[in-house]
Amino acid sequence: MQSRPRIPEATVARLAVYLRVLSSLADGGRGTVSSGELASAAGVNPAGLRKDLSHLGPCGTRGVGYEVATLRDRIAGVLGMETAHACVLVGLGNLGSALAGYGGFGSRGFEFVGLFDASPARVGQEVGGRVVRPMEELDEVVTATRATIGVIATPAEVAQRVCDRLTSAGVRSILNFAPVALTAPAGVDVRQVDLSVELQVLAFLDKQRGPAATVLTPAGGMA
Amino acid sequence: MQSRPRIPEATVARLAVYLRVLSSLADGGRGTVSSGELASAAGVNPAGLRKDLSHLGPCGTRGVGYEVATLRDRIAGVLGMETAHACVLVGLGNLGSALAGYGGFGSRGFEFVGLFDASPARVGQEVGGRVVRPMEELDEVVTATRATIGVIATPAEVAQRVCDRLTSAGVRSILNFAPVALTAPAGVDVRQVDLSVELQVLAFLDKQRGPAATVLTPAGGMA
DNA sequence: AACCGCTTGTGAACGCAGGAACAAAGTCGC
DNA sequence: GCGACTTTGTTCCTGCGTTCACAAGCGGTT
Repeated sequence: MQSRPRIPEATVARLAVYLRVLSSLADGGRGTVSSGELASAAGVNPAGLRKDLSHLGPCGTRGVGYEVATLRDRIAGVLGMETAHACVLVGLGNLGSALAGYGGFGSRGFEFVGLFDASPARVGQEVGGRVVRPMEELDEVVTATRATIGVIATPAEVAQRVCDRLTSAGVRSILNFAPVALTAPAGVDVRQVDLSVELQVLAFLDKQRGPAATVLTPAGGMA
Repeated sequence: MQSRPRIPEATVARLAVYLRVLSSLADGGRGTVSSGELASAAGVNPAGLRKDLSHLGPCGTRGVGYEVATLRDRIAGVLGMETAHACVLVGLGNLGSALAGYGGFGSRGFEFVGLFDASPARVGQEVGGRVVRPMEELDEVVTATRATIGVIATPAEVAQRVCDRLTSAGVRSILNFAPVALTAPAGVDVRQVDLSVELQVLAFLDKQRGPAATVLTPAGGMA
């Protein structure tokens, strides 16, 4: 078996990107794609794409390419997208509200089955078609809905406490937007998304590339 | 010279995390920290932290640790945080509005000097203390403010066009939240943040770890 | 003044990801 | 039916990131 041993995490992340491109192509009525075209649309190297796809067994036809619909379904299966994933979201400030209303989740099989906030002012409000609940109901909802994914969009100060409550309620995967490193028990996966870190990396690269950024186009011959 | 040759991108990302922890420690009145404690707070390996710090020259005292304030300032200098960075944000839907109102940027030297949206309904509205402008003014604002960073929070369909406009206006670093791979001219750095990809990686890890996730709590002690 | 413990900084080995080149295989044209 | 072209799948190799382990240096103590 080639598909079970282990798929590198970097490959999994790219598979999600390929899946999006393939879905788009399938909606456009496209029948087959070559690795070159698919790689171009995904922004990766063609050889790397083929290597990624090789992790899930041969799924292309030599001399022709990949069947769009078949490959899409195959990747979807590997990523576990055939079954919907129940998620709970904690913290409905600006970012949390944006996440609750983001359409990109629902269309990919992720459904927010519970929105929670500690602030009484937010509890009861409707965000993204769902009512915000108080933190007291978190454990109950997680247990009842079998939610396996928790999203933390709270201030940094309370993120660890929220993480503890989520894990003790049975959540096994956490996506954390709060700017703190979370400690979770073994068996729980935590992924960190830090927006300001991304900006700081950009600022560093900009500083390193050219200190004379403002003088970059002295005699601009730009069209 | 040790600081100029090159600092790995992964290290830069972690430096930003260290910086946050150090700022927090400094606010708490802490004088010195050991690599072990700092690594623990940042969620990384102590040896890796020391190696990261070694890229900016010796900055600790053996037998004692690192001087919090000194190290903080040093990292801030390397990351280019002594000077404020002007950013423009395009797309003020749910996510864009959240970004505009996110306090984590301003406190780290990133200022949104322009918010832009193509929708007339959003133009003129105030988000995060700033007025949303029409796309026509993008080039003018970028030129006038010398903005070097552009943030794209638009739908995927128009992201590439927005990217083209930003780069032609002089933006050299782009943070893209739209789920598409952007093509930018050489010399322009593009960083991709894809929220649904993060969720899909979590879902995959969850599926791989334990297929019996729903049967994990056979005798549920529901509250 | 010398010793001891603690912590940094560095050197080396391991593992992994990325890229390029090559062989296998299937299809289209003749 | 046969040959050539196209494209996949694989293999090798190079480079990077990460980790472990050790030597060097500083403070506190006796």
